[in-house]
Amino acid sequence: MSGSRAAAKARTHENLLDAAATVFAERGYGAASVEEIARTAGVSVGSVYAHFTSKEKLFVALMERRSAREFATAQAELVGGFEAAVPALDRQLLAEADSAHLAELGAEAWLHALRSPAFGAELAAHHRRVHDVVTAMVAQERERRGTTLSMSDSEVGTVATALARGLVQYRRLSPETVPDDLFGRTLTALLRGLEAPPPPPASPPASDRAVPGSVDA
Amino acid sequence: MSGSRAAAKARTHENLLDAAATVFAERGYGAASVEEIARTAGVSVGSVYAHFTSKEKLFVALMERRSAREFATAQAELVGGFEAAVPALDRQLLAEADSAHLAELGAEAWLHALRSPAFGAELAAHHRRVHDVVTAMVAQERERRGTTLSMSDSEVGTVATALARGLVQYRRLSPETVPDDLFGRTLTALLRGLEAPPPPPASPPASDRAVPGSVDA
DNA sequence: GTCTATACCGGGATAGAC
DNA sequence: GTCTATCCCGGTATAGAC
Repeated sequence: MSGSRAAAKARTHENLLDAAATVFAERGYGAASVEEIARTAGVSVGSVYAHFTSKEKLFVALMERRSAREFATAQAELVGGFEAAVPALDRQLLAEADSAHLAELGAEAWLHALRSPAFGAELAAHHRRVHDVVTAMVAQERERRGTTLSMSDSEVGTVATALARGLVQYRRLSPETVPDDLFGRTLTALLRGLEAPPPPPASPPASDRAVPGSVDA
Repeated sequence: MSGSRAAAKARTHENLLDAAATVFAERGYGAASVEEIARTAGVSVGSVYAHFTSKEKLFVALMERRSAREFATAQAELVGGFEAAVPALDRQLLAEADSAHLAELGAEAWLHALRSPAFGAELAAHHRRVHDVVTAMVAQERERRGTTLSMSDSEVGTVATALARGLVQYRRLSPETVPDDLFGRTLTALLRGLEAPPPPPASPPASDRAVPGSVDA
């Protein structure tokens, strides 16, 4: 029946994306070959081009699937509020850093975004969506505590996502330098430091810049 | 005279590394061609192979020069202590994020390190050297303040370097999301949050938390 | 939609003259 | 050490049968 044919097609489609994830991650975009992707997926080169018009389109399709999954994960983890989310965030960071391919694909995506303006806009939009979710969690936690932070919610969101990215990369290269719970401990300490009222300018014109209740973004 | 010949050779050598930086950054390691590197440097392909035995060796040589410069910069900026270093760190982060090629080369280096164990060991060693300098600065600042931190100096160093890396990448893709002084403000707040003594489990003397959940470190 | 076969091109690396 | 010319392989993409 046509249903099984459609299912077979969809299966090949997913297999190709899985194979592309493996090969792009292991070889890098430029050095990855369509032939190896086809072989990994168990199909021929011709089949790849029946599903994707070019190597670049295949890469972009893979990245879109990856972004969708990443966003879904982020949303699912942050609904419970900050304190509940901290262990989940630590686990998520470990999963990405210790995965065989996730961190590499992230770097490949970033590099490709810098080289292809169209894809760059897509990746920036994805970052913004994730960032908005993180920012909302920060705002929620700030309101729950009933305090003000010397940094906007949006800025805290940027710092948190950037830190996660950096820690993943360091841990991937030198796992022993990034303890399992370093991310969560840092976020906790950072919130405490932002929450504490700035030290009163004792004698000199200190470089304190804390503005309680600063703007959002 | 032989001196001028040696100087010419050295000039070509440096030109090749500069050209390699440009082309590897713009195309990526896999897609970069030795022919384009030669053309950018104003020499022939044959000359490239007279200086470097392979494309990969050329890449590694470029990365070694880059590591050496990065380490020298890090050392120079951190000798003055934390407070003096904060603006310099912000400037350095902006320079890397807004440079045409530095951030890309960093990502290419990281990816190559994951794919080549020998180079991976080299890059990890470089990270460790930079990390040691940062950690020393953290220790110095901690001692200057005469306080204790709820995180080891080394961990703070890891967090600081990872955060810098992440912020560079976010700013390169979406400059408006990373203010010029975000890195320095975050470091300052983080130290403040780490410095604050963890709330005693029994009854906090001066701390007023209207919410049952306590912050763990 | 999947296969085999192939057109077509570009890149890494080398040879040998100067 | 630098050049030109070339070898040779492997890659993207397509054609056409089933």
